[in-house]
Amino acid sequence: MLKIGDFSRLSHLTVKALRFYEKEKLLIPASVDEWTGYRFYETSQLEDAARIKACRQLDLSIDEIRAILSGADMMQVLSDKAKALSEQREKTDILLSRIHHMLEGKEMKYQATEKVMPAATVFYAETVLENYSDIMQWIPSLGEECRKLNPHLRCAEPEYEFCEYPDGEYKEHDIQIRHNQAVTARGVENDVVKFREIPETKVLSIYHKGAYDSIGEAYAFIMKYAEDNGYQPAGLTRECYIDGIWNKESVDDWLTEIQLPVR
Amino acid sequence: MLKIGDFSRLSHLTVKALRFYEKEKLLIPASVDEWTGYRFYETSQLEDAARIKACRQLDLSIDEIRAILSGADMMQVLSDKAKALSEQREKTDILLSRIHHMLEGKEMKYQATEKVMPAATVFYAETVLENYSDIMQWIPSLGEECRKLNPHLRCAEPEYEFCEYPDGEYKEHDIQIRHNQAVTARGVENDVVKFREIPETKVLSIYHKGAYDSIGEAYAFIMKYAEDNGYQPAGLTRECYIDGIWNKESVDDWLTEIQLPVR
DNA sequence: GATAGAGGATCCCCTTAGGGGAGAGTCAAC
DNA sequence: GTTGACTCTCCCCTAAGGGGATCCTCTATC
Repeated sequence: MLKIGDFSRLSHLTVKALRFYEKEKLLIPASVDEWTGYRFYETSQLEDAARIKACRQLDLSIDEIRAILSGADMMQVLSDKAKALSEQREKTDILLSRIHHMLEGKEMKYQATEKVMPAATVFYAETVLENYSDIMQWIPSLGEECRKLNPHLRCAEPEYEFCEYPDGEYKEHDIQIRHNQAVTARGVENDVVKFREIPETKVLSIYHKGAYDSIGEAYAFIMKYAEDNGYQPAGLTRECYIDGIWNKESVDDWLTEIQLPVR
Repeated sequence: MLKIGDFSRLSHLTVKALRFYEKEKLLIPASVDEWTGYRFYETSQLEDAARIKACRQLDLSIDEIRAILSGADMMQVLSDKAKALSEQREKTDILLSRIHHMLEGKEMKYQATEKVMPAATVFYAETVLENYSDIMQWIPSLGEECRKLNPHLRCAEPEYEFCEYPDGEYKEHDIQIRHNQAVTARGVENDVVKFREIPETKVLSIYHKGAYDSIGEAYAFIMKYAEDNGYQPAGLTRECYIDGIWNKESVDDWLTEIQLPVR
């Protein structure tokens, strides 16, 4: 009959752990003094202690160990655990690749995040603009057009409004542009404003601060980031204008989100 | 000015997380209504939110993110994180290798654990025995011999007593055996009983239950286990007799610990 | 027999990054 | 005025024990 301290030294488990295992009904002392509450263990319990310790060293949880001791299929538990560990290893590898990407990139100007944009119904319009600065005249006109056609149509909450550049190539002039805005339902179309559904989309997102003329850096960054981290581009990049000339005096305060759909 | 729910939808952070980040002083709302307690955010804070979210997706802790936002060297933080992740990956790999070893081994009869035995002073004696069953006559005689030489010498607490087989090969007869027992100090020697110091030793430990004639399986297991998991044997295997003929009637209750020193 | 020190007991708080829910107050629309 | 959607604060929960406070028990020594 060993007191808890002796059993602790022999089993190489801390006293705290032994008391915890009793509470969890993993390893019950052979006897407990009714008056003093002292726990007493038998040497034969060292075997159980070793089994528990071995399981903990395999990083099995208390619940898993309890299941095993209750006769669950150890092989099953272990192969489940192996699967979980493999998944964890993959995640760690992905994180490492991202961090190394950032460490090599040197510039922390942009930070990519992954998010999922919900499916939506949008009204959209396309045109070809002489140059970028015409965008902010064009977009408000679309809203009016749409409201004229569909007076009762509402924008979706939260607002989601973005531009795409179907050209695929960068141009300084004659820019083909498509503007999209999420709404609550389809409505009447005409030859300017049409409707379509966009599906739920996983995107890489970065925020670009400042004037639009340096937005190319942001594109460069996000494309390289995607490539380095094993993302497959899956659609046209979306630009969301958050702060701009309409609400910020200083060009340095303009804020644009760039979303790259990925798989 | 966005209410917390709107900001949550735009930033893709939960309301709970936003409140938590305020408590942690990571992301303070641009203003808080003095009377209602409502938090109000500005669109420009989406950028901060995205930065925080990006950091969390790199699995950086709140403390690390706060350090970065306070101007700490992001590169340093990231390379520390990369180091930690690499270490974690190694640990995961080790666990996976152990689990696969167990899954392939099929038999769960033995469970290896790693532990560290403290340094100790031992008295020891060697002899050659006709066969294994003579051990239990021989060992008690050593204790008497030692007490005769050193009446005041005490055994170390916890008791640590083990046998080694310096032969290195398995024999059925003419077994060379060395018995060691940890004591509190050196004492007088004679030609039977001598003293020496043993250093702190990392060992792999398994428990063998039952008669000694099947102990070979335990040895086989522990050696294969060590080999499969990249341990280097670093000394003679130690046998600790925990339960045996002296206190257990049934041979099935005998319990022996086998310790393999490893690097 | 008294006492000191070691070791045992229980109980409470702490760790991460928020999640879940209760109860109460606020805001906008109908 | 009411209803329903939001929002607030406050409390408890996670896994596996660690750290510490306070009180009790055992053993050795004087």
